[in-house]
Amino acid sequence: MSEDAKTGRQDAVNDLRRQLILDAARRVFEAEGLEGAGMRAIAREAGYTAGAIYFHFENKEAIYAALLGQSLDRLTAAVEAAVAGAGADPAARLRAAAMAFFDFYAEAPGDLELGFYLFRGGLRPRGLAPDLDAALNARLAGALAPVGEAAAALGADDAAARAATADAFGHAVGLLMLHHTGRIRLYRADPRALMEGYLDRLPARWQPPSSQGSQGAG
Amino acid sequence: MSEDAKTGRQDAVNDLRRQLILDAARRVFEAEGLEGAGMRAIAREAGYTAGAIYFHFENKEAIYAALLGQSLDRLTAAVEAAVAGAGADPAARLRAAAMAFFDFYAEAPGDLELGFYLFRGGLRPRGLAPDLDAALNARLAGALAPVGEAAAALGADDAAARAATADAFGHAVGLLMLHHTGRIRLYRADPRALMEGYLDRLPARWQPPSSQGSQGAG
Amino acid sequence: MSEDAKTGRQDAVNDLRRQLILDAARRVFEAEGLEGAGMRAIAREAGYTAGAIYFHFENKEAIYAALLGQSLDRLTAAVEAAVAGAGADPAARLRAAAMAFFDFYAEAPGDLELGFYLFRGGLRPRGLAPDLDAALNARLAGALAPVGEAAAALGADDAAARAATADAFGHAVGLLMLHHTGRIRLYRADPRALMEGYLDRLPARWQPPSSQGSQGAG
Amino acid sequence: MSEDAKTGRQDAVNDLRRQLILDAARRVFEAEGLEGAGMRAIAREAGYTAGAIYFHFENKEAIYAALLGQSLDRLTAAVEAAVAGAGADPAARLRAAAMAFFDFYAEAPGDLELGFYLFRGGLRPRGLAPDLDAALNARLAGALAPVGEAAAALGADDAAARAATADAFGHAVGLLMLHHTGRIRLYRADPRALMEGYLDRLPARWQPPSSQGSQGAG
DNA sequence: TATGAATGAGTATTCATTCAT
DNA sequence: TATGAATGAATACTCATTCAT
Repeated sequence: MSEDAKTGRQDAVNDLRRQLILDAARRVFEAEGLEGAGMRAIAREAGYTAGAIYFHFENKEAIYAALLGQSLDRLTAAVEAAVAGAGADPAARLRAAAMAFFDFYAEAPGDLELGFYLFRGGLRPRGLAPDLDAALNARLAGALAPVGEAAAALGADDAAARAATADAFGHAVGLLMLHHTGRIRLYRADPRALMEGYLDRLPARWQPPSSQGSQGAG
Repeated sequence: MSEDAKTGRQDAVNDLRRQLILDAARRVFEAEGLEGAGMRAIAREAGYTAGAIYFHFENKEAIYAALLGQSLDRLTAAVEAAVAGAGADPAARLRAAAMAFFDFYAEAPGDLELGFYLFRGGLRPRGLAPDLDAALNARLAGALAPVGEAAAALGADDAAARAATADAFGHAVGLLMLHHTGRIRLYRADPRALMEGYLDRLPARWQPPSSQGSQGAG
Repeated sequence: MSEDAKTGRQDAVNDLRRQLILDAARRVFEAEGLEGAGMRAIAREAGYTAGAIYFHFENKEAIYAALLGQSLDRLTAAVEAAVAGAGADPAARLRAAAMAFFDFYAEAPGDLELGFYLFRGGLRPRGLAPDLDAALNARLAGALAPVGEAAAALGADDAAARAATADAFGHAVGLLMLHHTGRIRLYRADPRALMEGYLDRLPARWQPPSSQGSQGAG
Repeated sequence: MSEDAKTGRQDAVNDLRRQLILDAARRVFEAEGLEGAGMRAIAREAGYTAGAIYFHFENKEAIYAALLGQSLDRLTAAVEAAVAGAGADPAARLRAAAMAFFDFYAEAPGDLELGFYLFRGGLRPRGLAPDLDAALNARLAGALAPVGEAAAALGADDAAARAATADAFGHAVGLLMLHHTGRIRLYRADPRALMEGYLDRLPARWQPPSSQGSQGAG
């Protein structure tokens, strides 16, 4: 067997074990919440001793960062797939992207919590290393890029496209929080329907800024 | 002096001391964040020893619950004041209520964090006691009631009014999360302006359900 | 009982408990060496749980610093007592001070180790806090002050008095190290006799610098 | 090729690798101090993995012992060279030996630390194996032998020669400790000058024991 | 009602060493 | 001979909570 093949297989085994730990971490932290997802608990779930984890990850932070990275990968893939399946119509693409984003987090509550936890500096006092933070933020922004692009195709200028992206992001996140914390039950409302309603009310095309803000209820 | 009077005065003194602790807890937790707000820190800030707190609150959870209750009181008052100042026009009342809600949490990030922390079961393994949870949820619903009422006045049936409330709630919360976690900076967007834009797009009057979902971008 | 009396007794009890821990720390670290004197071991020896120690001492460093402080107190007392009993003759006072210093550490090997360990930064990465270090160093210097004073009384100028102190300090410390590490057995020599021999060879009076360094063996 | 030749070459290769590790250990431990010189750090510096070290050394202790052995070799060589260069005069030889000893450790603080660490049982609970300890002690004694020989040449009997060696050893070690721990700064004294002053005060010739102890300051 | 002491389980991380491959 | 993975016990320190006084 060649050295290359050996190295390759070693790497694969290594990745497998890293993934094993990451999966364990995911399970623990979906079951116990982020606070309860200590190194010991993760190690136990993965069938390791606490110290063994450090052979594969430098830090608790590193584990969470990897977890979040994979989550963002899945998110990006989901959004891209939805957009690709939505055809050429910008409005349809916008809706597909936004709903894919919403659906992704609706089905993976842990991922939403993870994202907010990390970005908020949940790992203080150390906090997420600034470069990691920047990288992950960029990936998050990338995942939602199709929304902005669709808005631009619908006549939005740069600022309006960014605003539309942030607004849809916000709406989705807000509904998801209400959903996952059970608060939406107070209103017997279906969060997905609300998300769709929100998208329904978006303008069919964007206008120059001066013509905005005049036809609403408030 | 009657026993009743004595008891009454004792109760008053007691309430005062509870409030003293709650104020201290608020200060600590706004200064250090939820993670840093341990019992010792709260006690020190209140001028007590750690053990003494347990004569006034059963738990750390109880402190946070009381804190959240008072926060909801202030929120309710803020929304009600805004609505009262908005005149008779239902659209204006809706907007006033929603913006008051938004502004309240925009200025008090800690209160938002507290709310989500408690409602999410941040205090596992015990979690928030079910009756407390119900009571606090009811107060939260009450704070937003003016939104639903205004929607009803604009033609919404019961379900639509509830949906509108939940939706506005979600939008505000989502934007606030983006805001407080710094994520909105990715988009260089102003969360308050986005909230207003959201309200602008609400229908001027509510229609029968069948006519919904046909005029938007998606 | 007056509040003062109560407070006084509380303080006394507190001091007692601190001393209990310090004694335990001393025992542990004389038995196991400084490396083995972890918080757990100290706590166990003192009959406490590990966490309880922190009620009485902020740090491991604080424990060692207190231990060293007490050691220096005892050293100073021993030297002063010896000097006081030596009469007015400066030469006798010098010898008494130096031998008292030597004898103190000859009988308390742990104290010597403790001193060197702490001063050397054994507690890295944090190291002994600079102000503590300065204070302890000052007390150490104070303990040896009688040597310098006696040298001055014997005609030494300031620099020579300091040099004499450092030199005697060094000789004592070196012999003690050889003694406590068992290395002196290689030479079948008695460290105390060597210390006395060293003192014997000191000049009866100090001369101007130019006349020094001309009558020795080297 | 004979088996012997093969074995011989293997041994040589082995020694080379041992030396590689020892050099790495020296570098690590001079750079990071004894505390920071873990097996992992040494292995990394040597270009090995941690486990591989154990094929060449049984222990961390074994590494340190070997290191100390080599240090003593260098010390012996340094002292011998100095003595060889000092001519025939015993007083000059004594001074040369003692100053070479002093200078060696003045320039290699790590070697001094290493020596004391090992001899003190720094590697508890096991401690330095007794035979190793004896062997190293013998080499240490050998390094200082020229001092005793010179003293003998100056009239010292066996006991006096041994005492003189131990005493000079002690003085040097003590001054070096004061020097390396920074304590000598308290006295603004130059340790090398003090060492020379100590040698200056040694007797020009040794007398019968009865005449000792009568001309000093104490 | 309050204090101060104490508990016990918890935290992340490090280390020398072992062992299957 | 070497690797890479793993162990298990160790480290200092923190926290919510309890309880005798």
